[in-house]
Amino acid sequence: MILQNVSVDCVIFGFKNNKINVLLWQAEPELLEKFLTTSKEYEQIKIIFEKNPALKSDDYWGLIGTHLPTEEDLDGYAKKILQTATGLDNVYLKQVKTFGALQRVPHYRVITVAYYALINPDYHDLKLSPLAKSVKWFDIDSLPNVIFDVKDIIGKALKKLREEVQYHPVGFHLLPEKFTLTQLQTMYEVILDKKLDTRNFRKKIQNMGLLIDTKEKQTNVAHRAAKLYSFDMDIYRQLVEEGLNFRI
Amino acid sequence: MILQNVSVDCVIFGFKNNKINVLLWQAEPELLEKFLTTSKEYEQIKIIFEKNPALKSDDYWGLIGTHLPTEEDLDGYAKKILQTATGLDNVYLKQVKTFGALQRVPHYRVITVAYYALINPDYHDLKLSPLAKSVKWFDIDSLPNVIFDVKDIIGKALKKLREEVQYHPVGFHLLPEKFTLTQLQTMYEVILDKKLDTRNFRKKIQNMGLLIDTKEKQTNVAHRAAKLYSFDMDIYRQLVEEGLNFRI
DNA sequence: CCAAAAGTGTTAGACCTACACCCATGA
DNA sequence: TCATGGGTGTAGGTCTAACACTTTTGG
Repeated sequence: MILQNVSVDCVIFGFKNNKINVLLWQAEPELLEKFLTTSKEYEQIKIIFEKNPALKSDDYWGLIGTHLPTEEDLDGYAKKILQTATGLDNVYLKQVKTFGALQRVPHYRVITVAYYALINPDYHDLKLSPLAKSVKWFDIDSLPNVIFDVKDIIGKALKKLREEVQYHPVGFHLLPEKFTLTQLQTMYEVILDKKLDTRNFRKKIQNMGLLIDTKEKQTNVAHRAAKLYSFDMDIYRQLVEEGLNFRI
Repeated sequence: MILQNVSVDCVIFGFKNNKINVLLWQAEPELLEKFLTTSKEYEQIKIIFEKNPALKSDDYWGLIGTHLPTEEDLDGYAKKILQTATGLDNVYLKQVKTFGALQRVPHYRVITVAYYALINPDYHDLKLSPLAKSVKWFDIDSLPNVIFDVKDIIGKALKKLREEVQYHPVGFHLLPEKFTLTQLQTMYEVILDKKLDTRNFRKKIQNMGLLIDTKEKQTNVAHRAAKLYSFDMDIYRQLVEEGLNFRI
């Protein structure tokens, strides 16, 4: 059984080509149709799909999420959605807020609890949901057409990420296990949408004691090879515990 | 019509006797009973009240809130709840998060969208809901027994307030229109739960340009009368706009 | 004149910002 | 040897933290 009026959506952020990306999907109309007509609990919800042609169109994309099952814990279910889409456990996942404006989904009343997740897109293959035609990363600055208030939800999630990143060393989740300081800096620049001073950035980040020098270097780069760092999970957890601040 | 599985609860904070207080209520069992049995849409929800005797007991208190009507906007409805309880419009109101653990309300599945509000308790009389036996302020450090996961909700709201207060000049909402710097400082000390240095506090707060000297003073105090200040709404709004930081 | 809270400045250290050049690598 | 990005230190200004005494008022 599902809660007819509650859905859970995940804004999945990844860092690709030095841009923040979001994972969006499109349904396969026939499969969706079939699913909706054969599933009793989606009977009433069918109207959303009938009345909103964008949902079946190639031009519109949506967030990954579904209605909340009665027997699922809210946070736990967000995790499951993520697991299903990315194959990943142990992802950084945070509730953004709940969207409950009256006409946010035309012709049907749903409130949507939005979460955001941070993952490193290089690490895992995307899994197509059985109902999906495609799943795709989009640069946050050139989003496609999106259904409903998805743009608003992504915007709020991004805002939350920007706040969060200033006080928690959250950004690490977006990078590969071993990364260069330049990558780290670029990530912060992209998230915060401002240039940072390289020398000051390095001083600050290194003073946190969060970085482990892996003693490795980049290879096959046409310039001086950068050192690779990983980050110290224990100190990370300790810092999170203490509710540090981390203004860059 | 109401959404059977969605409720909206307000954690209403006030500042009384140099303590943070929360507004809680108790239902009048007979009236509640009658309401539930005569109201069709609460038919299914009755089970919550039947299976949870604490709801009818004198010893247990709850947050102010109800199920979300189908035709009500989420944020708007939180405002209405507040209006009904306190008679106040234009209250500082912020969504905290949505609680959706499985057994948070025994024998029924509800997710609760929690808001917190800041008001100055001296300014308005509490209005009893028609179903209420009593409504009362409780010092946050000596809460009574509360139903369900209300303690958790209050805790999370308080945490959010503590975060919020460090980056937005939010605390003003808790004070009377004209206040002394000592009152302001005490408020911050209580919210942040730590002592602040008076001289440093005054320097900092006065440098923000947010305070208006009303040229008035306390009267009838057995010590040097303190200046009364009010705060400059225009600058306040401007600062909020700019997303300032306000670490005390 | 006493009790009680209001009000006020300075200094040392920490932190932040701005800024420019040499280094290592592969092509 | 060139192009590309990696890597480094210092000085000036701002912000923060610590700290103690005098003033005003009513009783």
